[in-house]
Amino acid sequence: MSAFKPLDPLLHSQLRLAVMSLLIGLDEAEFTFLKEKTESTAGNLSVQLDKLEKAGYIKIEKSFRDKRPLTTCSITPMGVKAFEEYVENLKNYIS
Amino acid sequence: MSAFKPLDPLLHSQLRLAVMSLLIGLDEAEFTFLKEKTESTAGNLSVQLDKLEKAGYIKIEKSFRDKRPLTTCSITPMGVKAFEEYVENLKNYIS
DNA sequence: TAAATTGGTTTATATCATAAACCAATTTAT
DNA sequence: ATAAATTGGTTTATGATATAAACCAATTTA
Repeated sequence: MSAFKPLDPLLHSQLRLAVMSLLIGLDEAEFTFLKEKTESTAGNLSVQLDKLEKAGYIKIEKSFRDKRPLTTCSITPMGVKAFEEYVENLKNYIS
Repeated sequence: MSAFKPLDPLLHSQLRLAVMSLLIGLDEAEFTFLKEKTESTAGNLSVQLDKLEKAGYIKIEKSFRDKRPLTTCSITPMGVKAFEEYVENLKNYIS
Protein backbone atom coordinates (compact mmCIF):
# COMPACT_ATOMS: atom_id res chain seq x y z
CA MET A 1 0.00 0.00 0.00
CA SER A 2 0.87 3.62 -0.50
CA ALA A 3 3.79 2.95 -2.81
CA PHE A 4 5.07 5.89 -4.76
CA LYS A 5 3.43 5.41 -8.12
CA PRO A 6 5.19 7.32 -10.86
CA LEU A 7 3.80 10.76 -11.58
CA ASP A 8 2.97 11.45 -15.21
CA PRO A 9 5.83 13.77 -16.19
CA LEU A 10 3.57 15.62 -18.56
CA LEU A 11 1.37 16.68 -15.71
CA HIS A 12 4.10 17.09 -13.14
CA SER A 13 4.88 20.58 -14.36
CA GLN A 14 3.59 23.66 -12.65
CA LEU A 15 2.25 25.38 -15.71
CA ARG A 16 0.80 22.33 -17.45
CA LEU A 17 -0.83 21.24 -14.22
CA ALA A 18 -2.34 24.69 -13.73
CA VAL A 19 -3.70 24.61 -17.27
CA MET A 20 -5.24 21.20 -16.78
CA SER A 21 -6.65 22.29 -13.46
CA LEU A 22 -8.38 25.20 -15.16
CA LEU A 23 -9.58 23.21 -18.14
CA ILE A 24 -11.05 20.41 -16.09
CA GLY A 25 -13.56 22.84 -14.66
CA LEU A 26 -14.50 24.47 -17.95
CA ASP A 27 -15.95 23.60 -21.29
CA GLU A 28 -13.23 25.51 -23.01
CA ALA A 29 -10.83 28.35 -22.40
CA GLU A 30 -9.08 30.93 -24.51
CA PHE A 31 -5.35 31.32 -24.70
CA THR A 32 -5.46 34.76 -23.12
CA PHE A 33 -7.65 33.53 -20.31
CA LEU A 34 -5.21 30.75 -19.50
CA LYS A 35 -2.34 33.19 -19.73
CA GLU A 36 -3.91 35.55 -17.22
CA LYS A 37 -5.01 32.88 -14.79
CA THR A 38 -1.67 31.12 -14.79
CA GLU A 39 0.32 34.35 -14.90
CA SER A 40 2.59 32.79 -17.46
CA THR A 41 4.29 34.28 -20.48
CA ALA A 42 2.70 33.67 -23.86
CA GLY A 43 5.78 31.82 -25.06
CA ASN A 44 5.87 29.41 -22.19
CA LEU A 45 2.14 28.83 -22.39
CA SER A 46 2.30 28.19 -26.10
CA VAL A 47 4.98 25.56 -25.67
CA GLN A 48 3.19 23.80 -22.83
CA LEU A 49 -0.15 23.79 -24.62
CA ASP A 50 1.58 22.15 -27.57
CA LYS A 51 2.86 19.39 -25.34
CA LEU A 52 -0.52 18.79 -23.79
CA GLU A 53 -2.08 18.64 -27.22
CA LYS A 54 0.53 16.26 -28.58
CA ALA A 55 -0.14 14.01 -25.59
CA GLY A 56 -3.82 14.07 -26.48
CA TYR A 57 -4.74 15.68 -23.18
CA ILE A 58 -6.25 18.80 -24.70
CA LYS A 59 -7.69 19.94 -28.00
CA ILE A 60 -6.60 23.24 -29.49
CA GLU A 61 -8.77 25.09 -31.95
CA LYS A 62 -7.63 28.09 -33.89
CA SER A 63 -10.00 30.61 -35.33
CA PHE A 64 -10.47 34.35 -35.69
CA ARG A 65 -12.50 36.77 -33.67
CA ASP A 66 -12.76 40.42 -34.59
CA LYS A 67 -10.12 39.73 -37.22
CA ARG A 68 -7.71 38.56 -34.54
CA PRO A 69 -6.35 35.06 -34.06
CA LEU A 70 -8.10 33.17 -31.31
CA THR A 71 -6.82 30.00 -29.69
CA THR A 72 -9.31 27.97 -27.74
CA CYS A 73 -8.47 24.94 -25.62
CA SER A 74 -10.49 22.17 -24.11
CA ILE A 75 -9.63 19.08 -22.15
CA THR A 76 -10.17 15.66 -23.76
CA PRO A 77 -11.51 12.53 -22.05
CA MET A 78 -7.93 11.23 -22.12
CA GLY A 79 -6.84 14.41 -20.41
CA VAL A 80 -9.47 14.06 -17.72
CA LYS A 81 -8.38 10.51 -17.06
CA ALA A 82 -4.72 11.41 -16.91
CA PHE A 83 -5.40 14.29 -14.57
CA GLU A 84 -7.47 12.17 -12.22
CA GLU A 85 -4.86 9.46 -12.18
CA TYR A 86 -2.14 11.98 -11.51
CA VAL A 87 -4.05 13.38 -8.56
CA GLU A 88 -4.67 9.91 -7.18
CA ASN A 89 -1.00 9.00 -7.41
CA LEU A 90 0.07 12.30 -5.96
CA LYS A 91 -1.96 11.65 -2.84
CA ASN A 92 0.46 8.94 -1.83
CA TYR A 93 3.17 11.55 -1.67
CA ILE A 94 1.39 14.18 0.33
CA SER A 95 -0.84 12.41 2.80
CA MET B 1 -8.91 32.79 -4.02
CA SER B 2 -7.42 29.65 -5.40
CA ALA B 3 -4.66 31.37 -7.32
CA PHE B 4 -1.83 29.17 -8.47
CA LYS B 5 0.83 29.82 -5.88
CA PRO B 6 4.27 28.85 -7.09
CA LEU B 7 5.36 25.36 -6.12
CA ASP B 8 8.73 25.11 -4.40
CA PRO B 9 10.87 23.68 -7.21
CA LEU B 10 12.95 21.80 -4.70
CA LEU B 11 9.95 19.80 -3.63
CA HIS B 12 8.29 19.59 -7.01
CA SER B 13 10.38 16.62 -7.99
CA GLN B 14 9.12 13.08 -7.79
CA LEU B 15 12.06 11.64 -5.94
CA ARG B 16 12.68 14.52 -3.57
CA LEU B 17 8.99 14.68 -2.73
CA ALA B 18 8.91 10.95 -2.04
CA VAL B 19 11.92 11.30 0.24
CA MET B 20 10.33 14.15 2.14
CA SER B 21 7.09 12.24 2.36
CA LEU B 22 8.91 9.34 3.97
CA LEU B 23 10.99 11.47 6.29
CA ILE B 24 8.08 13.50 7.58
CA GLY B 25 6.67 10.36 9.13
CA LEU B 26 9.90 9.13 10.65
CA ASP B 27 12.51 10.19 13.12
CA GLU B 28 15.23 9.24 10.71
CA ALA B 29 15.85 6.96 7.78
CA GLU B 30 18.83 5.23 6.28
CA PHE B 31 19.99 5.72 2.74
CA THR B 32 19.23 2.13 1.80
CA PHE B 33 15.76 2.35 3.30
CA LEU B 34 14.99 5.44 1.24
CA LYS B 35 16.43 3.79 -1.82
CA GLU B 36 14.19 0.75 -1.44
CA LYS B 37 11.05 2.67 -0.64
CA THR B 38 11.48 5.10 -3.50
CA GLU B 39 12.77 2.48 -5.91
CA SER B 40 15.41 4.89 -7.06
CA THR B 41 18.99 4.32 -8.08
CA ALA B 42 21.65 5.12 -5.52
CA GLY B 43 23.13 7.80 -7.76
CA ASN B 44 19.93 9.66 -8.23
CA LEU B 45 19.08 9.41 -4.56
CA SER B 46 22.50 10.67 -3.55
CA VAL B 47 22.17 13.73 -5.75
CA GLN B 48 18.67 14.55 -4.56
CA LEU B 49 19.55 14.11 -0.88
CA ASP B 50 22.38 16.56 -1.40
CA LYS B 51 20.00 19.13 -2.76
CA LEU B 52 17.58 18.69 0.10
CA GLU B 53 20.40 19.04 2.56
CA LYS B 54 21.78 22.16 0.90
CA ALA B 55 18.32 23.66 1.08
CA GLY B 56 18.26 22.93 4.78
CA TYR B 57 15.28 20.62 4.42
CA ILE B 58 17.03 17.54 5.74
CA LYS B 59 20.04 16.67 7.84
CA ILE B 60 22.43 13.99 6.66
CA GLU B 61 24.64 12.15 9.08
CA LYS B 62 27.41 9.86 8.03
CA SER B 63 28.77 7.14 10.24
CA PHE B 64 29.81 3.53 10.12
CA ARG B 65 27.95 0.42 11.08
CA ASP B 66 29.60 -2.98 10.94
CA LYS B 67 32.55 -1.27 9.32
CA ARG B 68 30.34 -0.09 6.50
CA PRO B 69 29.43 3.49 5.67
CA LEU B 70 25.99 4.43 6.88
CA THR B 71 24.08 7.49 5.76
CA THR B 72 21.18 8.56 7.90
CA CYS B 73 18.71 11.30 7.05
CA SER B 74 16.18 13.25 9.00
CA ILE B 75 13.86 16.10 8.17
CA THR B 76 14.49 19.51 9.72
CA PRO B 77 11.86 21.93 11.05
CA MET B 78 12.50 24.00 7.91
CA GLY B 79 11.86 20.91 5.85
CA VAL B 80 8.60 20.22 7.62
CA LYS B 81 7.47 23.77 7.03
CA ALA B 82 8.43 23.70 3.36
CA PHE B 83 6.68 20.39 2.85
CA GLU B 84 3.49 21.58 4.48
CA GLU B 85 3.49 24.76 2.47
CA TYR B 86 4.09 22.83 -0.72
CA VAL B 87 1.15 20.57 0.01
CA GLU B 88 -1.07 23.55 0.76
CA ASN B 89 -0.14 25.27 -2.48
CA LEU B 90 -0.52 22.09 -4.46
CA LYS B 91 -4.09 21.74 -3.35
CA ASN B 92 -5.06 24.72 -5.48
CA TYR B 93 -3.96 22.79 -8.51
CA ILE B 94 -5.70 19.54 -7.85
CA SER B 95 -8.98 20.33 -6.16
C1' DT C 1 43.48 -13.77 -4.23
C1' DA C 2 40.06 -12.90 -7.34
C1' DA C 3 35.28 -11.90 -7.82
C1' DA C 4 31.20 -10.12 -5.99
C1' DT C 5 28.69 -7.15 -2.85
C1' DT C 6 27.76 -3.00 -0.15
C1' DG C 7 27.17 1.72 0.16
C1' DG C 8 27.60 5.07 -1.73
C1' DT C 9 29.69 9.64 -5.03
C1' DT C 10 30.82 11.88 -9.31
C1' DT C 11 30.15 12.72 -14.05
C1' DA C 12 27.75 12.81 -18.39
C1' DT C 13 23.66 13.32 -20.96
C1' DA C 14 19.18 14.10 -22.42
C1' DT C 15 15.10 16.47 -21.30
C1' DC C 16 12.59 20.41 -19.54
C1' DA C 17 11.00 24.87 -18.20
C1' DT C 18 11.45 29.29 -19.21
C1' DA C 19 12.56 33.65 -21.18
C1' DA C 20 13.85 36.16 -25.05
C1' DA C 21 13.38 37.10 -29.64
C1' DC C 22 10.55 37.15 -33.23
C1' DC C 23 6.34 37.54 -36.49
C1' DA C 24 1.89 38.93 -38.71
C1' DA C 25 -1.96 41.48 -38.31
C1' DT C 26 -4.55 45.21 -36.37
C1' DT C 27 -5.34 49.45 -34.12
C1' DT C 28 -4.11 54.05 -32.66
C1' DA C 29 -1.66 58.32 -32.96
C1' DT C 30 0.47 62.01 -35.88
C1' DA D 1 -0.74 58.06 -45.10
C1' DT D 2 2.36 56.12 -42.21
C1' DA D 3 4.76 55.27 -38.02
C1' DA D 4 4.30 53.40 -33.46
C1' DA D 5 2.02 50.52 -30.29
C1' DT D 6 -0.85 46.55 -29.21
C1' DT D 7 -2.68 41.90 -29.73
C1' DG D 8 -2.09 37.19 -30.09
C1' DG D 9 0.53 34.38 -30.53
C1' DT D 10 5.18 30.99 -32.33
C1' DT D 11 10.00 29.84 -32.56
C1' DT D 12 14.47 29.66 -30.75
C1' DA D 13 18.06 29.77 -27.26
C1' DT D 14 19.74 28.69 -22.76
C1' DG D 15 20.19 27.31 -18.23
C1' DA D 16 18.51 24.13 -14.83
C1' DT D 17 16.95 19.41 -13.75
C1' DA D 18 16.39 14.54 -13.50
C1' DT D 19 18.43 10.53 -14.36
C1' DA D 20 21.52 6.90 -15.59
C1' DA D 21 25.99 5.38 -16.13
C1' DA D 22 30.45 5.12 -14.59
C1' DC D 23 33.18 5.03 -10.91
C1' DC D 24 35.31 4.26 -6.10
C1' DA D 25 36.69 2.29 -1.54
C1' DA D 26 35.98 -1.08 1.59
C1' DT D 27 34.32 -5.56 2.84
C1' DT D 28 32.86 -10.17 2.25
C1' DT D 29 32.64 -14.57 -0.11
C1' DA D 30 34.30 -18.18 -3.26
